Parts: sequence; C-alpha cells; structure tokens
Amino acid sequence: MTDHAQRSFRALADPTRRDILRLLSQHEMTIAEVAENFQMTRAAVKKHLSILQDGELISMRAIGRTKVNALNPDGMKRINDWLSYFDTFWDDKLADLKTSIEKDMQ
Amino acid sequence: MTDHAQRSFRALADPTRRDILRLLSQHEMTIAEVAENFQMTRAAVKKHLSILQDGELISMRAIGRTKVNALNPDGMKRINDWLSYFDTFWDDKLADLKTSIEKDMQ
DNA sequence: CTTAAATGATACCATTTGGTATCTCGATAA
DNA sequence: TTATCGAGATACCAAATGGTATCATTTAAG
Repeated sequence: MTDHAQRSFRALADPTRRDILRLLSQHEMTIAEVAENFQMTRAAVKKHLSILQDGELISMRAIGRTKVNALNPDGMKRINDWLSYFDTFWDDKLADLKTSIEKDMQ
Repeated sequence: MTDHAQRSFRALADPTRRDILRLLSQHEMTIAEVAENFQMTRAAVKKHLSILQDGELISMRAIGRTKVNALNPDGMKRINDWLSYFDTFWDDKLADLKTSIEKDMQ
C-alpha cells in the first residue's frame, strides 16, 4: 500500500469517487456540499474523500471549521504516467503491422 | 456493475493485474506462462485474468487446450476516454490562470 | 485407449471495502 | 459564554475481494 500508483488506481476504482471527481471539476466544495449530491451519509462521503486524498486525486484545505476539497493533478498525472507505458506498446504494434505489410509487399 | 468503465477501472485497481498487463505487453502468454511469473496459484492468476478480460483489458483465445492471453486496447481506450474529461479541466484551469494574469496587467 | 497436462468450476477462508450509527472535538455566531 | 454546526473518530455490519484447495473437463501424446 506504500505504492503511490496503487493508491491512485484504488481511488479511481469506485464509481462514487469518480463522480466526486467530476463534481469537483466544476468547482471546489466542502464535505457537506459534496455530500448533498449523494444518497449516503456525510461520513461515507468523507471516507471517499479521504481515499481520494490518499491517492492524491484531490487536496483538502481547512477554512475555518470547514474543509474545502479541490482536484489535485498529482494523482491524475501518476495514472497517466502509468498508462503512457502502453502508448508505446500500441505504437510498437502499429510499427510491427507496418513492417509485416511491407514484408508482404516484397 | 454493468458499467463498462467500472469494469475496466476495477481491473486496474490491483497491482498483480497491472503487472500482468505489463507482462503481456512483451508478448502473448498462456495462463500457465503468466502464472510462472507470480508466487500464487494458477487458479488465483486465472481469476485475475478473468477480471482483466471482464474489463476488456485483455483478450483470450483458445488454441487447442491452452488459452492465449493478449492485451486488448478496448479497455485502455475506455480508461483514457474517462480521463480525457479532466484534460479539458486542466486546460480550463490554465486558461483561467491566463485570464486572471491578463486582468492583472490591465 | 489411457494418461498426463492445461484449463474450468466450485467451495471455502481471511481481509478489505463501503456503508451506518454514534460520540467527540473545534470553531463560529448569538 | 454558550449553543450550534461542520467535521473527525470509532465501532460495527454486510458484501466484495484475493487467495487456497480440490475436483471435473478437455485435449494432446504414447
């Protein structure tokens, strides 16, 4: 669980948490504001927010007695970095295809 | 669970399964070949492969009595599509920043 | 045909996960 | 100061998850 990528991927694996991310892409929100958009208790939403924070997909900053949640690019970057490994794979596949086609044409 | 994106994200949420994907990026492998690379039973590896297939991150085709596993771009595409929603978010953030800077300069 | 190898299927176990309920803490408004 | 509201913490529960062990099925090889 010390793996950063693992924390980010885990955080994305729940539909509620992905919905929260889309919500926060509109504007920052307190825990209570986020919770208004779901049919579960604030405590449950808070857990989701903690997991999102653990995956560095959101950041939380205290303002008085409220806590404001905002998207954090770090987690997204980590996900994209991991996925980019496979971009080169697809490129290689296309190159292989091109090579075999050229071979066929000889 | 009928949501395709959910199946793909869920499949990526386990480190063993992500390792399997990287393995398969080298070349296709049978279940037994994949299992050689892990310290768990073949049955456990098979479960992971089934979940990866469910998320359309790999495809399996039977060859005689063996089953060959290969990467499937469909699942990756679904992940990238979902993530791309936030690309525009980051772009907007940058645009907002640019706007506020321009405003400051007036 | 018989046997062994690769996979499929099932039952079972421990742990994690998503959720609720409840209590406490801390800041703010009166 | 005091009452209150947003948040943190904890205990608890049901279901999902990752794993094993075991048995059945199919196919290739002698």
